Amino acid sequence: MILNDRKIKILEAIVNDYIATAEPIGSRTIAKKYDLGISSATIRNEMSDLEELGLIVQPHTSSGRVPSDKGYRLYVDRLLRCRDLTDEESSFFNDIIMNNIDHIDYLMQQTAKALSLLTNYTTVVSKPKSKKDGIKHIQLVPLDETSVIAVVITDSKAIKNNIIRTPQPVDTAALNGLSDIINNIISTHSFDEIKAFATGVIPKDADGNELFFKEVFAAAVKSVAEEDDTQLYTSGVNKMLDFPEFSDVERAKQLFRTLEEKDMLIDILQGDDSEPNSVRILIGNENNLEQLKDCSVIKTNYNIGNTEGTIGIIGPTRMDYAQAISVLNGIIKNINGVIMALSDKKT
Amino acid sequence: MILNDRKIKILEAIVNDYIATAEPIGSRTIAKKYDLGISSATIRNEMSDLEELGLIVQPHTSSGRVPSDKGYRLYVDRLLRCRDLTDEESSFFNDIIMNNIDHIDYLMQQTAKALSLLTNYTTVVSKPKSKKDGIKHIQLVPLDETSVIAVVITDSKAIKNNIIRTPQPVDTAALNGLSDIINNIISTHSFDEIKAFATGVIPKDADGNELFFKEVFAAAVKSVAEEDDTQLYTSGVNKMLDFPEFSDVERAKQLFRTLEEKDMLIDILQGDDSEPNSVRILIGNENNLEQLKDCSVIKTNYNIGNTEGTIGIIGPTRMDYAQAISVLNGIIKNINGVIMALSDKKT
DNA sequence: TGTTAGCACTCGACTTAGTTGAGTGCTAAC
DNA sequence: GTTAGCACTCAACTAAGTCGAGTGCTAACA
Repeated sequence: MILNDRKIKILEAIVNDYIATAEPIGSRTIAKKYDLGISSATIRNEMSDLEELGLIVQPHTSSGRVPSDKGYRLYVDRLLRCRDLTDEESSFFNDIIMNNIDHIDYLMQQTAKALSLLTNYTTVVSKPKSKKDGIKHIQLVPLDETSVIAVVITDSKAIKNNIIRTPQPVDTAALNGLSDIINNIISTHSFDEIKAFATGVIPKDADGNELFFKEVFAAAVKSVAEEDDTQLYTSGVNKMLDFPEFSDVERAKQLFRTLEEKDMLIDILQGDDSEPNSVRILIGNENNLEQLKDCSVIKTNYNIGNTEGTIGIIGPTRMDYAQAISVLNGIIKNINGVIMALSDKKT
Repeated sequence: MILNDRKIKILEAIVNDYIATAEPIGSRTIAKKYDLGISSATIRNEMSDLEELGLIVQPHTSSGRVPSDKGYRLYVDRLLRCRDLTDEESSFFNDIIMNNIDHIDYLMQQTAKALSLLTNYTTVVSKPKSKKDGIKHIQLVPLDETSVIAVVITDSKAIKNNIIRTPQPVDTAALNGLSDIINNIISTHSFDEIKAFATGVIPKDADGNELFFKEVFAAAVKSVAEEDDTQLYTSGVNKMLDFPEFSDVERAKQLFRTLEEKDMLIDILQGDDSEPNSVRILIGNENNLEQLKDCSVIKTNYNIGNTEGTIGIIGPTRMDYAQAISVLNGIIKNINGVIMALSDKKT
């Protein structure tokens, strides 16, 4: 059976209408609403063909048609018309970017939040597992009489603060000296050796310095380990309740539980890295997760400054793909644009 | 009308049963389930009195009775039997405390999470507005060729990292020198003066140092401002979906929207600070928030190390007060106990 | 051969009336 | 003061009936 132009027009009508109304679409609705110049009976015949092709389904006999995953896929691949960001959207994001340009992690969280506000879908940001991180630099900073802060900078340029109790008060100058010694040790020893310093039993000398060093190294090792764990932030999860497909509390509960399972979401976001910097779309069952079979995921990688990761939009399969993709594409371009401009200015 | 012992026993039965089942309780149920030695007809008479006293209500004629806010209040004030934490609960929390003792903010978030897991209610932690914070210390730490980190410690001992771009690479020794100069300026100038440095137009000198300082001060001022904003974390919001009172999606949506309004929650948590370190309970309308009239809040202040704030449990008015209060009380004692033990060891 | 009007049929959604049962309040007797 | 008994109430459920949006099929038409 040939998928002629008319069939595609009808499919498009069905998808558009269903995205807008969440109600199955009947032949008469299409005949009236879209001026295709054919009667409802003809549309009926065409719809029957579209169903045979697996592009639409009937929830039950004598109901209208609803797009199938395959139908959405065709729609997304061939019919989607993306738009550019509006000026308001652009400046909305630019403000966020400019205000957070030096806090990349926070910037991504804010971006996710804004993306959720603009699209009315749930968003997720993940930072990938950086398999082999190490300690780059440690700086001790005085906090109060009984504690100092060990600022640990990892090779991946993550910054972690660790509060460490000291046996006796230490002044800034002394801390700077200690920092130098520690950094010297770091640059001349492997990460595994430092790990051993941190966990091994080191006899502490008269004024307790060894023990103190040990705690610093332990904090540093812990910071690296923390950084190695992928982190995931979600935003706008509650938006899901606005969709009639989740007006049943049981379904909503199940969805929320799934969205809490960070490992699963990370798998979905980070799997399938075929084309690094393009927007990828998983429709319904394509994400291979039973619990999210009624959801679609639109995702893209970002790579900004020291941080890389994935940002994704999650909505019902009946989501406004054009809108979501446009906004996601737009903001990634915006962010990159601002970053480029800044680094141009600098050189 | 006298609230005799028998009436109170019946009220207690109603509250306990309603907490367990969420179904209105009839006189016959009480007669059968609780061995009060009186018939259902007598219980009916007593219930009629309890209703007149405003302690219980009938959702509709010919249905069983349900406790009113006033009924819960009496139950909480006079009938509640709290328990100590079980060994598992204690060690569960102790692990969390020991692992996060040096990250107080994170400790509170983790505690809230654990509290939510153990009680099956939503929890909230807030850090109060510290009206007058200032800059205590700034340390510059090298990050990479184009940026340094300004670690800002506020008077309230919050630690903030700010990435600052530098015109040219600066090494650690130079940064230590700069840090000293900056800290010298901080200790000899008021916060308002520093604010002026940060925002005012300072002509930058030949090698650009002034501008660089300006950015450091700006970051410091921003850090203080951030710290001044109360922060609020919620945990286990989804647990609310488990209660039949929110099985209607509209209600759930409204509740979730309210729980997103951080300002409102902060008001509820931080208002009414009559008795600083005790557990306080707001039942139903007592929280003065229409949207939370079917919810109760159990809250207490914490004051640990450098951080103080409020931690609260939110559930339906029909919540297991004994359980929630016991756990909340228990963990606050636990935390304080560990902190005490640690500071004892130190001195 | 493709298109269309017409018609019988399907089936979820809604309405209505009837039934059930848990619960009440009242009364009269113990 | 307590209780058995009884009439009454009302939400929740069930079954039957109606409605309407939608289909598939057929026969006629261009």
